[in-house]
Amino acid sequence: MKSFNGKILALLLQIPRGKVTTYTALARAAGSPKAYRAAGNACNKNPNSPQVPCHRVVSSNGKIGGYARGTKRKIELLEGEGIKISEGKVVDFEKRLFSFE
DNA sequence: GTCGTGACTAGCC
DNA sequence: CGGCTAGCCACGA
Repeated sequence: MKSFNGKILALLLQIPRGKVTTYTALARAAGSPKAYRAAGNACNKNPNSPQVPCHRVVSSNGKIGGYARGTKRKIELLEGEGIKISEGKVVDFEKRLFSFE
């Protein structure tokens, strides 16, 4: 019995390295396309610990958005996976965007 | 059962 | 282009 929160975390695990997703996509994959806010909550609370790549989640416009441990930290992690960040936004966001199908 | 909160988004000025 | 408001959802107390 996975809560909405649990689904979000599971979806994050599906994201391959070097790719990113949006809160809207997560919410949609979780079953509630309008729950983008709740999706952010799931990561923010992040009951799973750093085992979940919550840093691979960005805003719908490709912006980094935020990060519980600091947006700066999030950028560093993304760059470590090969994703470039410019002015707090993902470079080639559309190309890096991952689909859950 | 009700209220408050949040890593959001879209629209309007 | 920048800032503000309103609407939406799920979870915790």
